[in-house]
Amino acid sequence: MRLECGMSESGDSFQLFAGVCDACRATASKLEKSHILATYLRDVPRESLGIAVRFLAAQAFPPSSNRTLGVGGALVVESVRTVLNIDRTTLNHAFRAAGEIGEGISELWSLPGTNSLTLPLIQAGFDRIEAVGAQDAKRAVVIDLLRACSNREAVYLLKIILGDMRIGVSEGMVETAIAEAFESPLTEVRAARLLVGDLDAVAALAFERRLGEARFRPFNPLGYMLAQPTMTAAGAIDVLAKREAIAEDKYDGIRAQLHVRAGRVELFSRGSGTVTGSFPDIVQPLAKSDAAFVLDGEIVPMRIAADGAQITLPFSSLQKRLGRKTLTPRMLREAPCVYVAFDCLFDGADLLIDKPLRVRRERLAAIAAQHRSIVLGPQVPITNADALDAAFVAARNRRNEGLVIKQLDSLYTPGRRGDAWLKLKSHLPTLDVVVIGAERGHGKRRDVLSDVTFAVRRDDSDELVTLGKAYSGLTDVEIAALTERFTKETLEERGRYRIVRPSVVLEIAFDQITRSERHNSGYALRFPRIVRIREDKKPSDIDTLARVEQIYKSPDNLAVALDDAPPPDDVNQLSLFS
DNA sequence: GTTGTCTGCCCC
DNA sequence: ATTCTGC
DNA sequence: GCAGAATGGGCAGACAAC
Repeated sequence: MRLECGMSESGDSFQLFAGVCDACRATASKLEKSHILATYLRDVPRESLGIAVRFLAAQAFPPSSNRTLGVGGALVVESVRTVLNIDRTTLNHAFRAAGEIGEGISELWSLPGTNSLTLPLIQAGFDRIEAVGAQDAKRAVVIDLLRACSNREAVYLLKIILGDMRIGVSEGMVETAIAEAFESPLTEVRAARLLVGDLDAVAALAFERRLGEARFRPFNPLGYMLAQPTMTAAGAIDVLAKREAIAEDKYDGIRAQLHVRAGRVELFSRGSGTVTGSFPDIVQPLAKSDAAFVLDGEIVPMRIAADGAQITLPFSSLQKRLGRKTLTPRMLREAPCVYVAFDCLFDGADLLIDKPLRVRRERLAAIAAQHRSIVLGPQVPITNADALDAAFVAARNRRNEGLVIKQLDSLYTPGRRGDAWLKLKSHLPTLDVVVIGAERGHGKRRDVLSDVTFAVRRDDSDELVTLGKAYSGLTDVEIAALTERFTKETLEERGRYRIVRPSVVLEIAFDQITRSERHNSGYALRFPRIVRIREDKKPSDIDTLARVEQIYKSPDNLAVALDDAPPPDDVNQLSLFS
């Protein structure tokens, strides 16, 4: 391997880091990327190793630290404009051509750089960006850093700030490289990461050949076990192949790990940050507990009737709490949340992930019995397809998405999507829509019109009203063909957006329909995806707004709360403050 | 003071 | 979240 | 089978425009 990085590179120079990234970018081979990274990591000074692995994964801070830069595209663009003293149009053009901001500045960057930036210096800059609150101050720090950057340094500085490397290296590749660099089995590196969380901690252990000593401790979130989707009950039964299993509801909430020990309580969401502050109704009743445990479960907005019956509220009511600075008693009353626990990962001093589910459930039941904000969901044994169907209907009646089916003898395998957990969701009907607008994508899709805006017809008229945008579901070949067609059928260009002649009919699947101001139909789709191009249909054959409204109001659309709700005062005596 | 828009940041 | 693609 | 890349809607908060 050859790295063009100048002569007097010390192991922690940022120029060297940029060179390594470029070398990875230049090859598609994962093995080669690993070699390049491993060679680099072996020579990075010990005190900079943590920063190196973090930056390679485009992380400015350890993910579990809950620290963020608070710098995004706009602020970066303004900083670049100041440093290069160029107009917005030129910049935008470069970004569009490159498909991203980071690589886009490369062709404009003429500064030689001071050849003095090191990994710790960049990290110190990030610390400062976080510490100074105001946007102006953040921008000043970014500008300072940029002025010291050479061309490639600037590119990768921006990529780290924006949190996206796009060189075929992410956390998984970095783990592979750590394993290779320090001659440890990849499985051991992965296992250690699940236990200790952040990459820098894993790298430190690997460096010292102490991966085997990685131990789980509460308040370091474990990885999450994921469920494999299945389309039908019969299919799920087949997969189970007579192994003992239970089904529980699949909730539309926030997957979270609840860590409790010695009066400290944290709720970790899947992004590894904490959402503790948003859910005092869950956390406060636990604050006096002297127990130590870690549970897996879901934060769910829920009404619990006096008889214990559970009705889940729409996800939007939960979302209103996130990121809020102050929560009013009224908000807590109108969208009460509970923690529906479904697994116990740690209890007392015992890590339980290598115990079968039936054992973990016993420990969970004992813990839940003692804490009123920890709720257990209904759980039924699954022996045949009929039992599964019945459970599914019951789950839907509780306003939940469907079921998760779990083998009782399975272990908790974080980060893997295996057969041990299966998810079975119901599906709303699909819609046939027509494309009326298209845009170029980013990155490798920068030259194709991959991003389409689609519409349905307002009833009894020819008017088309937009319902959403979609991108996924089409193959590269299909996108290429559509790009050609949209180019020919462009009616008008409005900046990056082009209005196209309504001609392409798509079948769109989605999870929910919500009311929305974003699109002029007054509705939007949650998780829209393209099922197929309906070559057999003409624009006159598409669905109407009335059809959208009909699906919106159907009982299967979980975005809408049931309106026969009891008054808020009667709700969740269990989980309200006393 | 109110309304509208942009931005970052979460979640799904 | 989902989906496709290359290894 | 895994990892990576590309993309959706929607929220609160900050700030600009009125």
